[in-house]
Amino acid sequence: MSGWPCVIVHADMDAFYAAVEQFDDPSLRGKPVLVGPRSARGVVLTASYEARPFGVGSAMPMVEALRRCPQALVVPPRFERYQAVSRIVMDVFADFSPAVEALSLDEAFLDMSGAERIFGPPAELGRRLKDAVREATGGLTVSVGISATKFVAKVASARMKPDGLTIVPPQDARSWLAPLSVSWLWGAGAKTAERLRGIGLETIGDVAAADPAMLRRELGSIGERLHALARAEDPRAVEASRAAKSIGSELTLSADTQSAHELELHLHRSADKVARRLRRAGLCARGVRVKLKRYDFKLMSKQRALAEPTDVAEDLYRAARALLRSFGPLPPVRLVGLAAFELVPRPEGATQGDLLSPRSRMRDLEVALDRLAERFGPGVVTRASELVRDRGVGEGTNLDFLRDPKKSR
DNA sequence: TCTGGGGTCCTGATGCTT
DNA sequence: TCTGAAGCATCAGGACCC
Repeated sequence: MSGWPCVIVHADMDAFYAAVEQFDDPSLRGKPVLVGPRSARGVVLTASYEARPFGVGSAMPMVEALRRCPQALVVPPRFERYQAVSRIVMDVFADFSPAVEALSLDEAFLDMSGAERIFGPPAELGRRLKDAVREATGGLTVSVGISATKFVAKVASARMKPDGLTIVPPQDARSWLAPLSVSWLWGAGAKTAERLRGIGLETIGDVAAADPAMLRRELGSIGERLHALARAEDPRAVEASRAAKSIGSELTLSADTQSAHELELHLHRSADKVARRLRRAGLCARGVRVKLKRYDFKLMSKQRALAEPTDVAEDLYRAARALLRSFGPLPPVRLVGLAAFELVPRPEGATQGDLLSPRSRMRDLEVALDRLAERFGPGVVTRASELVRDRGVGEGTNLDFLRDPKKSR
C-alpha cells in the first residue's frame, strides 16, 4: 500500500468469553455478565460491556465485582466452547492472510503486506475482516487496529472498543502515540509505569524524547525497548507459528495450607493434566518446575531436569514431589502449580523394546485413561485393577475426573 | 478491591568447565 | 597443584501479557 512499508493488522474480539456466553444464551443478552469462577478467591475473566460502566473489569476479584454490580450474572467459564469459537475466528483470519500469529484465544496479528490488490486499502480491508468475523460467528464483534508495526496496531485496536476500526498510517504513528499514557507501552506494567513516572515521564511522547542511555540506566534493557516502541519503532515480524516452551497447571486453594500431603494431591492432579496435554501435543518434557505462592503472595519455585524426556504423569509427579520436599518446612501456601518445560517431540516408538517395564505400562494405562475420557459419559467405576487403585481410582469413583482432572476422584 | 490460570521473557546468582 | 578468569548452563525470582 502506498507509503506503507508493511501492513500489520491486530484483531481483538470484544469481551470474548462474555460475548460467547451471551450469544449461546439469549437470556444473558443486554445484561451485565461476569465470566469467572464463583469461588471466594476467584477473579473476573471477562466482564460484558453492560457490566463495565459499574467499574468492573478483568482480573478484578469476583467478590469486589459483585459488590460494584450486584445485579451481574456470574457464568462459570467454558474454555472448550471458547476454543471452538476461537478456531472459527482464526480460520477467518487465515482466509485473509497466510501469516497469522495468535496471541491468545481472542486476538491475533495478521501480516497483510501486499494484499491491497485483493482486499483494498486498509479501511476497506478492516471492514471486510470485521464483516467476515461477524458472519462466521453469527454476530460476534471484533475490534481491529491497522498500522505498520505490531505495537501501533495493537494499541490502535484497543483505542476504540467495542466493534472499532482504527487505522494509523505509519507517518502519523509517532504523533498518534505521543499523548498516550506510558501505561499503554507494551511491556510496561504497573511497576515499570510507576518507575517511568518517577523519573518524570508521563506520556509515550515523553519516553520518545528521553535519552535512551538514561532509560537504560534506569530500567535496564527494557528501557531501550520502550524507547523504540515510543518512537513507533518495532521491527518484530508476525510469526505464524510458535512452539510452546512450557505446559503447566496450577491451582489456587480455597484456603491456605501447610500440609505437604494436600499439596502432593494437587501436584498429582496437575501432573495428570499436564501429561495428558503433552501426549495430545506429541511432546515430552525434559524438566519439571514446581511453583508455590505463599500466603503473602511471594512466589517460590524449584525446578529440575529429568533423567529422560517423558509424557508420563507418574514421572512428572515423582519429580514434583521431590521438589516439593526440597523446599523444607512450608509456609502457608495459597497456590500450587506444576509445569513441564524444555519440550521436545516425543520420539517415535519411545516405549518399543521396553514394553514390560513398569514405566511403559504406566504410560499405556494413562493413554487408556485418555481414551476412556474421550469415549465415556457420566458414570462410576464398578471394578478397578490394582494398578488403577494405585492412582486413587476405586469402586464408586466418578468417571467425570477422566474428562475434568480438577474434579476429585 | 485484594488479587486466577495460562504462559513468555529477562536478570542476577551460582556452579561447572576449560 | 593451585588459582583466577571467561564462558556457558542452570536455577530462582520477578515483571509482564491475555
